Amino acid sequence: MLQIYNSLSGKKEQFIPIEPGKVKMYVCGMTVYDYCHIGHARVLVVFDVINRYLRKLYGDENVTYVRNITDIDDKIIARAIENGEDIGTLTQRFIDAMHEDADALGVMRPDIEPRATEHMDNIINMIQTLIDKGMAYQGDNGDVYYQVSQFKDYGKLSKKNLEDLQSGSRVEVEQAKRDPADFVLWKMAKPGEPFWESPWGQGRPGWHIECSAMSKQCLGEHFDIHGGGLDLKFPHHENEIAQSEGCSGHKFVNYWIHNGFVRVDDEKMSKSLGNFFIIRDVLKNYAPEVIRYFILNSHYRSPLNYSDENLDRAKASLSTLYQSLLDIEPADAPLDENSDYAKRFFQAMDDDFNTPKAISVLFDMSHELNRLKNSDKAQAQKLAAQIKHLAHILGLLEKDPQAFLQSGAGEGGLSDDEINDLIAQRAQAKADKNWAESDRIRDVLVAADILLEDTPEGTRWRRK
RNA sequence: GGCUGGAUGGCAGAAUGGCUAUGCAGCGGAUUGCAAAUCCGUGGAUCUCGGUUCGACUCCGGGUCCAGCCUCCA
Repeated sequence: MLQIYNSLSGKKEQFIPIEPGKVKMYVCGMTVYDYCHIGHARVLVVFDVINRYLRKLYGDENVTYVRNITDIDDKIIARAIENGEDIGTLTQRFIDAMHEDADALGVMRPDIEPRATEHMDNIINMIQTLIDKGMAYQGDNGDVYYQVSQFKDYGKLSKKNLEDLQSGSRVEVEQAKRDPADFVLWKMAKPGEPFWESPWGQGRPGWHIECSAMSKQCLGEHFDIHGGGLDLKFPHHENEIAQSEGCSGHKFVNYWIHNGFVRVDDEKMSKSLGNFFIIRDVLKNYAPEVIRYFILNSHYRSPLNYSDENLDRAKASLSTLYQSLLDIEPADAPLDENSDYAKRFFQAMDDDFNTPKAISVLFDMSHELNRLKNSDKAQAQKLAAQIKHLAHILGLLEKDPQAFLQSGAGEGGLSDDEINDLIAQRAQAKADKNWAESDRIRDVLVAADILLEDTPEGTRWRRK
């Protein structure tokens, strides 16, 4: 039975879908004005695995995964002006880049990927409903605000109350607001800014209302899972609840899932701190699955410390798994869900997506596979197939083992041909029992981060 | 100031009221021309102080330290 830690209640709860057998999940995606960094990679990968696992449990056709794109907001406008670039061109450029990065990381595309600018009617309707219900008002400056005091449950997700918020407020209070905690639903356009027509004048939506409108449109007023990074819990998700429940008058989301931060030197990786690493830069030095392994080797709610050392370690660990799959053709067999390994794997995943524990099962399988390879080829092939099936749920071990182990040719490094050439020379030296020469060649390769393994079938190589 | 969450071996990182996590690194052995890979074996941990208990790393309370949120942020 799947248990999910629900940020709303602060405990693990049994997952029961609203509509039996069907799951609806919405995850806050990117605001597209820059390249995605490793923090974004974590959201992409974590919810990709949750999506994969839900599909495994409920069937592909019974899971609807929505991940939105925010393609209009202040930062986008600012960046477009800064670049002297048209907003549409800017956002499309970074949407394409995001897709490239996500695809590279083996992240499955969501079923629906709504964009804020394509949901303007829904956004405006929702704001109008809130005004009609007396939960929103237009300020003197023309902006429309949500009146937080009208929503009695405000703060239930982030466990904050209005008094605490006000006393700790670090923001300058906008004069037009009736209460400092009120937040903007519709913002008037300044001269030169992009705008949409609305009953309140030309303007654009606030960030929070976009997600309320898009999730309602794609999944309805009440759905199962809403996810995102921990930093969205407040105010973004809190405000979504206020808007959506204020509008519908009933519960918005049953399970809230928040993933932890990526840290650098024990500090949150973020754009404001400037300590972020762009996915595409990291991909120059590390294979995509190494990044996935690195992310999934910690529980999704724990902090994740980014460092080259940790990525190197991830690579070494993943290589060990791949190593066991070398020289073995996995049997053409489906996943045996009754095997002890599969049961342990599913048990781990059922326990709030405990991927580190699930990975440890893969290692146990890998060790048995190594033993089996020399004793029982047929059994080994069956086991290899099982490993691949389970790893697939995590999006790992999807590559050809040899290709993975030999990947990573950096600039200035030896080419595959040069390596094979040196190995041939060394084979001759070995045949001549000229150990000094064969060791010299091996040292040359090691210096270039090429590791050799002599096997009965010949010499094999991989990149460190 | 208010509110969250966390502190596990050299490092990364799970679990658990008494029983091997796992990985990387280390050590011993097998194997190898020597290595590597692999196999077999092995050392090493639960921030601190109290309490509950036959027994706590695990539950409770105090403390210390760390991170996050209260502004945009995945």
